[in-house]
Amino acid sequence: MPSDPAIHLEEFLPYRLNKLAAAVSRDLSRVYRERYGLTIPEWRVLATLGQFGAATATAIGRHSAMHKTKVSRAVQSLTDRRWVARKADSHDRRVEHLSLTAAGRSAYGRLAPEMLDFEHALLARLAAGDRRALMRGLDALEQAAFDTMTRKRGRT
Amino acid sequence: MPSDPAIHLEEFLPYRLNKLAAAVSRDLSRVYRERYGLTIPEWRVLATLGQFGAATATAIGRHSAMHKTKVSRAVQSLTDRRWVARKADSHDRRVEHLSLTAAGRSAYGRLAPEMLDFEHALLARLAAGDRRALMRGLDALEQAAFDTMTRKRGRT
DNA sequence: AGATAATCGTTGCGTTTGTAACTATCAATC
DNA sequence: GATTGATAGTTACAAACGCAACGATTATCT
Repeated sequence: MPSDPAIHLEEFLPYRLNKLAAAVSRDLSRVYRERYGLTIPEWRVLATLGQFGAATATAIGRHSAMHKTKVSRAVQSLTDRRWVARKADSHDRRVEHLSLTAAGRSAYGRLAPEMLDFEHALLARLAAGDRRALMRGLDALEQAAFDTMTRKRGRT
Repeated sequence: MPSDPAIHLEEFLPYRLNKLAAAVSRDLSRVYRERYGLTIPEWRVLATLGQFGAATATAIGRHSAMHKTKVSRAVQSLTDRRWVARKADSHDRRVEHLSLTAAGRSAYGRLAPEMLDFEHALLARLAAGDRRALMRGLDALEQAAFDTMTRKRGRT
């Protein structure tokens, strides 16, 4: 006897997003964890640098929605691995510019296609119309969610 | 100089899902954290029991995609609070049936509408067509994701 | 200029998490 | 009906996490 007609979790948006994100992330992480021993934060740093070529730690954190200590530790372990290099900023000595080394680029070059394959395989299981609907819905939701938040508290 | 045309994270599905889920969860959790001091796992257990009236710990874990130790600890703290009661199964003494106490139902009765308000406020920021697209896309993605996974490894 | 505030990144520390091991119980097999 | 294997739930331990405080540097304000 449910206490109320209250919340039906399988239709409740936050619940659905969480479950989907967790499931997809978990399956995806198997690839880079088993093959390269990367953690999730490490993969995210690698992916961000792979896309942008170079970035500061705070920029990576802002872009990938990770806490700055998480970024700091992931960067530390990636520099230990010689996949990421630090370079000082000439104008602001607080800032460090991060970028991939040759080894880092090579690892990224091997990993990225596998990640994309995973995504494509997942999306290929949707009908074309459903896929379009998903993209349209996510675009709109991102707009709504991140707008709301910037309004409420200055930054994302 | 990006190493490759590789992955554009802002269009990469796992990345988008994670960022959205984290943002929505974080904003939502403010409500029950500030007002009742509930953690995320505690809220999830409460919500599951609120919807189903009663359930075992493993059922809660399976349904809400939480690790069983997480469930165990959340249940422990909710029983300490006298919001959740344990009852032995008559046929299988390994199993415990969990349900909300009167206090638990009352708390859930106050919280659930606020959670739904939050969801509605968020969705109200989408155009009707975008909202429909989102629902259609999520339905399809859930089907694809959870089908794939059950196929690969027996259970969700 | 000097004081105050803000920013970048790291680290100390308590909390939360998941893995693995464990207890207790039930199911299946021989 | 004893043994082996599976399942429900808890717990010990180590890893991962985030908050808060920090040192170093730059920006702002008077």
